[in-house]
Amino acid sequence: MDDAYLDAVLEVVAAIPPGHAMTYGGIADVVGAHLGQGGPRQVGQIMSHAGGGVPWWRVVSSAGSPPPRYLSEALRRLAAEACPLTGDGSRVDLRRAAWDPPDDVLGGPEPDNG
DNA sequence: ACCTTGACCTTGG
DNA sequence: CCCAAGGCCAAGG
Repeated sequence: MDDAYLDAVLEVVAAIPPGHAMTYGGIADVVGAHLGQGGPRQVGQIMSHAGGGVPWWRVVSSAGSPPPRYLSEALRRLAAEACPLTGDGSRVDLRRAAWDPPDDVLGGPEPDNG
């Protein structure tokens, strides 16, 4: 686990817009395609260390289910930004919330400060 | 070097 | 989607 991977994951997660969500595999695929390493497990492993610095609630499993540990809190945040949930309201409807990051999210042209 | 743990994914029923 | 079994990748003891 290099810091480059850590930064890349957090970068993508931070790029997820409100009302949308991404899967661990999706993030791992984007970051993996950029650095050529890592997997869905590594993304989750990082997320656990991430903290509140990133919109972790917009990151869900392939089933659209957020971490049971903060399930209640995640659902509240998701509902707060009008994220498309399932009938149960206990999961994210990836059929609508599924979002894919642009190709310039990682090595993209940063707006920088000046 | 071996086993276990972890905010997982895929395949098959 | 749910359950069950196998795979994948990396870190810790």
